[in-house]
Amino acid sequence: MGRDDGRRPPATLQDVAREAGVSLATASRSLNGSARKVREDYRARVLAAAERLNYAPNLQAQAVARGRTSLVGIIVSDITDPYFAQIAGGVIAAAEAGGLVATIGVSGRDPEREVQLVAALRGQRPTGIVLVGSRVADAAVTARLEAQLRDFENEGGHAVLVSQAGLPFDTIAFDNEDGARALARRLGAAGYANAVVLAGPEPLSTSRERTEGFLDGYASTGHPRDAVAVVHSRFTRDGGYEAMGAVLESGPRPDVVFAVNDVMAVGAMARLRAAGLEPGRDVAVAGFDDIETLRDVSPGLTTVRLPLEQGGATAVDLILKRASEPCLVSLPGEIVIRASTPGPAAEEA
Amino acid sequence: MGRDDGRRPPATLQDVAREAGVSLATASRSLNGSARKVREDYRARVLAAAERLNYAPNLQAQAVARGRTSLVGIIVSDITDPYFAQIAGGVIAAAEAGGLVATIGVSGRDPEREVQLVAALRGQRPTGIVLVGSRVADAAVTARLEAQLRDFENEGGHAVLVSQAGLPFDTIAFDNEDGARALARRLGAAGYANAVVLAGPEPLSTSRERTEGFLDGYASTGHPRDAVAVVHSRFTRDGGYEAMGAVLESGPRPDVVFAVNDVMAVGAMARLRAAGLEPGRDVAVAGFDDIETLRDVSPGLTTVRLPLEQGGATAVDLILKRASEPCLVSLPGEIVIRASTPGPAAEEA
DNA sequence: GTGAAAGCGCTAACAG
DNA sequence: CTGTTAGCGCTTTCAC
Repeated sequence: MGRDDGRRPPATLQDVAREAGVSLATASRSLNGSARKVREDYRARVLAAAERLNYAPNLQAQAVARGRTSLVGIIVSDITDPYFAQIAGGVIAAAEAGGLVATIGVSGRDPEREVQLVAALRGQRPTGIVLVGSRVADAAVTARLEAQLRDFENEGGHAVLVSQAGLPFDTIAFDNEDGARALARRLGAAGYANAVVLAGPEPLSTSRERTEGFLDGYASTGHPRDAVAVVHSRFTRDGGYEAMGAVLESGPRPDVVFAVNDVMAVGAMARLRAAGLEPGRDVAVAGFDDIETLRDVSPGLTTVRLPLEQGGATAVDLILKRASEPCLVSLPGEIVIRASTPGPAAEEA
Repeated sequence: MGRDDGRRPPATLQDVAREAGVSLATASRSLNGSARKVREDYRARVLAAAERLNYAPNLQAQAVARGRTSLVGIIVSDITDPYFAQIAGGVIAAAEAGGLVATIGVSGRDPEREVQLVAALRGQRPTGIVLVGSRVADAAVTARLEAQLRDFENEGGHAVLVSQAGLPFDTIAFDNEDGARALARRLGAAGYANAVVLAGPEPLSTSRERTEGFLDGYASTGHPRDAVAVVHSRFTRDGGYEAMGAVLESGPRPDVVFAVNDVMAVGAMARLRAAGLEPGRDVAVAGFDDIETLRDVSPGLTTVRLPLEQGGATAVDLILKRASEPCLVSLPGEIVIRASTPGPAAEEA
C-alpha cells in the first residue's frame, strides 16, 4: 500500500489552538518560552493538544516571523579530514548545547567554492557562520570572501574564522608558530642536526606559520637556518608522501623530518617505508595537530597537540555573545614526544 | 569604530522590486526560475537592481511560502569517527550537487538523543533526513524513533537509513555479512586456525552481521564455529583496545584477530604492542571498513573496503527521487589483504 | 505579459 | 492574562 506521500500536512499552530479551544497567541505563548505567562490550565490544554496532533513548530516560519534563526553555518574544506572533522565536531556540539542547529558546507579546498558557500548559507540567515581553514586564495577571491562576510555581518550575522587569521572578523587561531618553535627546540637540542620541513602549499598561512616557527626554534639550537630544506606540497596525506619522495630522491638523507601536519606526516612515513626505511629508526618524523585517529600509528608520532574541538566550541561561544569589536582568541598547542623521534624523553609511548 | 551590529537589514525582494520599478511578482519571477515568462528588459532591470542591492533571497521565507525547503538533514553518531565522516561527506557532496543545504546533528551514540534530533530536524521541514548508524536501542526507543520518522514521511518528508536495516524506510545497507564471510574464508584457507572476534556491543546489528558472517565463513574452511571466541566491547578504538586486552589475559594467544571495524582493529594493535607483541608477526589482525585515514597504519591493515561515501550519496539520490515503495539498496564490500595478515597473497603493501 | 492581493505558519505589538 | 491583528519575506493564484 505504498507510503502516504505527503498526505496529512503537518499540524500547524492554528490547528493546535483550535483543538485546545484557545487563541493563536495563547497557543504560541504556551509552546515556546515566551516572556509572558499563561494560565496553567490553558497551558496544559495546549500542550495536550499539541501532543495529540503531533505538532512540531515550523522553524522556518518562526524564523521569518522573528527575523532571526537558530541556525549556525559551518564551512570546512573536507569533513573527511580528521582535522576539520574534530573542529566541526566541536562546533556542532556547542551549537546543539546552545539550542542551535548546524548547517554544513564543504568547499573541497576550493576558495571560489568557499565564497559560493558563504553566499548560499547567508540565504538561510543563520545567526553565525564559522569558516574553518586557512586562506590559500589570491587577493581577488579573498576580497570577495571578505565582502560576503562583511555583508553578512552588516545584516546582523556574525562571522567567525577558525585557524585563518588576518581578516577583520572574530578569529580563533591556534598558536602554530609557538608550537612549532617549541617542537624544533626540543628536537634540535636532542641532537638532530639535519632537519627537513615538509610544508603545505606556499601561501597557506597555517603551513607558513608552522614552518617559520620550526625554522626559528631549530636555529635557536645552533643549526643554521638556511641549511634546512623546505619542500612544499599539498596539505594532505598524498602531499606528505610525495614531498617525502622528493626529499629522498634529492640530496642526503635527513635525520629528522617535520611535516606541518599529522596527515602529511603519516604520508611521509608511508613513503619512507616504501623506500625501505623505518620511520623513527632510520629517519625521525614529527607532525602537528595530534589527530585522535592517528594516535595509534606506529611508531607513535611526535607532534603538537591542538585543542581542535575546543576551537570549534569557542567559535560558537563567540557567535552567541557577539562582542562589539572583532576579537582574536589564540589557542596554544602542547608538544607530545613519541617514539617517532627517539632521543628526547618520551612523554607517551 | 566597532561593527555595524545589525544595521542595514538585508535587502528584501520588495526593495529590489521598488529599485527596479516593477511589481513584487515580476521581481520574484525574474529572480527565481518561475514557469512564467518575463519580458527580457524587465528581467535585466530586476537582475541589475538585485546585484546593486546585494540581494540574497531569504530561503526561510521562500520555504514558508512554497511549503517546502531545500534542506536535507543528516544524523550521525560521531562526526569525528572517520566511518561517519566519510558517509556524511558523501551526503553533503551529493546534497550540494543537488542544490540542497545539509543540516547536521550528532547523537553521540545515544539513541534517545537520536530521537530528539529527528524531532528537532523535523522542525526545519527538510526534504529528507538521512539517519546513519545501526540501532542499539531497546524496542521502546526504537518505536519512538520509528514513529518520528513515520510522522516525518506522512508530512511529506523522506527518511533514509544508512547502514541500519530493518525499519520500514528506504535503506542503504552495506553487505556486512558477505564481506566478513569472504574475509574469513580467505583467512581460514590461509591456515589461521585459532581466530578470535572482537565484536561491538551485542545488539548492534552492524557488529552482529559482521560477526556472523565471519563465523560462518571461517567454519566453512573447516574450523569448528564454536571454537572461536567472540568478545564484545564498544565500537570504538578504546573498545578494541580493551577487548584485545581481555583476550590476551584469558586463555591461549590467538593467531588471528578479527575486529569488526578498522577503528577497533587499530585499538587492538595498540594493545598487542603494549603487551610486547608485534601485530602481523605474532598475531595477525584484520578489520572492516577500510577507513582512508587508516590506510597507512603499519603493518597495513587487512580489511573489507566499503563504499562509504557512495552510500551517503546514494541516500541523497533516494531522497531526490522518492520511490513509492520503501526500497533497500545493498552495497557490497571488497576484501583487501595487507601485511597485518601475512599468508594470503597481499593485494597491496 | 504584468500587477494586486491573498496567503504560508508564526510572532509580537496592541487593546481589552 | 488573553485574544485580535498586523506584519515577516516570498510565492502564486487571479484578474487585467
